[in-house]
Amino acid sequence: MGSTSLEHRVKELEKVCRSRGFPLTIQRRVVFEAIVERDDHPSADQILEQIKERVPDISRTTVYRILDTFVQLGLITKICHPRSVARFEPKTHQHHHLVCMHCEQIIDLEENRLNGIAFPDVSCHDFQITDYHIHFRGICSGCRSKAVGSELPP
Amino acid sequence: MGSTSLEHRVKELEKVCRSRGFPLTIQRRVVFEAIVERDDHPSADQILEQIKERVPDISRTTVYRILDTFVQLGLITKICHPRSVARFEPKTHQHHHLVCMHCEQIIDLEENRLNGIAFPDVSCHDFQITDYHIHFRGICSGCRSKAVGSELPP
DNA sequence: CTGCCTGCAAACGATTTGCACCAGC
DNA sequence: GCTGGTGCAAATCGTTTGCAGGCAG
Repeated sequence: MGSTSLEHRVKELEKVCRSRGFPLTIQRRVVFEAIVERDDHPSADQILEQIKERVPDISRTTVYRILDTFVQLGLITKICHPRSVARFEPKTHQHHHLVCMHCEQIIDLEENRLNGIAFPDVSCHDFQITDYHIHFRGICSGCRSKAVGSELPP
Repeated sequence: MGSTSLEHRVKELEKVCRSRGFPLTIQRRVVFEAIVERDDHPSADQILEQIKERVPDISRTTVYRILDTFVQLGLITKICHPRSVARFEPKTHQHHHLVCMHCEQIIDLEENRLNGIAFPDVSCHDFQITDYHIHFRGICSGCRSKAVGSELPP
């Protein structure tokens, strides 16, 4: 892993922007590199903090706008769950998540066995399923070790 | 279904409140009945609209606070996903969701086959899984029929 | 050149908070 | 009666929008 993957993803950004007629600005490139570089699920503000060193004049608005554009382009995914702000992740292939119910941390889970589940029969809803994603809820190691046992009903 | 189930759920509310020392106020009872009565996934404001007829003086703040309390008590679940406000559902047993990527509609999916998936081995993350929930993304019948085909990258 | 993109500041909408009053137990 | 709940209004916070100037193609 490392720069090879990063370069590859940046090439993808260039290709997608060009083919869709989206100008490839400095800001878009920097935001993209920032999110691809990390392996967690940063919020818009975390991305902003991360790139401020490189592009001090970038505005928070621009980061929000760019992330939104990337989601529309299918380059990144937006994740949202209760008690936390929107977060983004660079992965677009199928994978799943472990979500800590205490600290809201999200951990990626890559397990092929989980990718082969047959779509349920939803003909009665006339709904067309495209893909799926499993949310495993639980408690992460950090929160478990400092758990006091005064929350979380069964 | 019907009033029997409703009464049963209200009994559950009474029991839980009593056992945890939470006063059972009129407002809590009305909000709870409102959410149990419907079979969709209302937002806080939709609940407010629904109960304003019965309790005209109830404040929006109270509805938010009560819904939050119910979530903590494990009586309801909070659902959140990109591009929409927080929504709540009265079901607490395991089930899954069909989520329309266009209109953000959420449809419940009850299929036992999906409830027996073995938890993945997450020992390397030292994460303790409690339960899981599958998100099937796709397009609902309404949005599909009026689809124009200018969105949604592959 | 020309149009989309960016930065700024202000608007926005959902949710939260401080405080005085009121209701369950 | 005491404790926590409620209603109101104002604050907060993430996010979006309007507009003037700037840069990629």
